[in-house]
Amino acid sequence: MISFDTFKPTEGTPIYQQILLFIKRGAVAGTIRDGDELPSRRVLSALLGINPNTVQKAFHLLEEEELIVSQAGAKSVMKITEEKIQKLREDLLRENIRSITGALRQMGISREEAFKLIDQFWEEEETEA
Amino acid sequence: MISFDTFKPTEGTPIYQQILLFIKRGAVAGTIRDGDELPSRRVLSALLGINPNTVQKAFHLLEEEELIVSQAGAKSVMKITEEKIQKLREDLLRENIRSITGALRQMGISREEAFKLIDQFWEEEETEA
DNA sequence: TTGACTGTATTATAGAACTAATACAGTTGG
DNA sequence: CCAACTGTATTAGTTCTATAATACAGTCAA
Repeated sequence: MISFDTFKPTEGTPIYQQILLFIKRGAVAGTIRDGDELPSRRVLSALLGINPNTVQKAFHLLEEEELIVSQAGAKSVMKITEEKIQKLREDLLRENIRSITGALRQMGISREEAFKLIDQFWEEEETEA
Repeated sequence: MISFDTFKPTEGTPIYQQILLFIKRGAVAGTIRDGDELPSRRVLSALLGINPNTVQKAFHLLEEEELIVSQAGAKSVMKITEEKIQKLREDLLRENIRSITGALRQMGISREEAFKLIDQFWEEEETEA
């Protein structure tokens, strides 16, 4: 059963999109594997304190992207191949790194300074965990 | 007069927020300076192909953050001190770098690999420009 | 088998983002 | 001066996000 213990929804981004990202990033990291069961719509919505329809929207999109399979009456299950994971990895990395490099460039930050800042934040977060 | 030639609105984020970011990043980069005139609401909305009310919303927020001053009948003008710029710089950097390090960590990307990827994308974008 | 849990669907409501049309009052340049 | 441009305000309608309350049919374990 996939755990949502580390899922902390943020303001500003639709919750259903954050659920999508959580699953995709977990698949890329290897913490979510093919065949893993997802919590039911109702259970997860209660756990996160959100509406079941919001979870359903996220799961429906995962189904459309063929990352999970659902069957009326039974729990949804992850269905990911190594090929899909590699594609996810490339898509997510490109999207994320494009946005950060673009933002830093618009602020006139040099590559060297960017590395220094990232290094600093990386350590801060490591000490938090 | 502040130029919006390099402003390319993206899908997924509210346009008025993107206008806010464009101005703030320009101030941090030094390409937008104290006293600079902004295009009028109507002119900018026509230029960007969006609704005047969307521009008005962005400018109104800039006014609330005391980064511009507006006066009925006259063009809005940037009003930024070195102190405000430093604060903007810290806020924007913290926000951006936090999000990227969090995303990479959730994907199981190591700091070394992150640096390699950023280096790669940085060069790609430089060759584009 | 059967009752509790599943996925799925429908309808209604509310707020935010964005567009649209209009109006009014203040400024500024020719 | 005054016409054209400015900021500001109001009202209305659409789409998206999220909530809420149900309803129905399929599954699965006791």
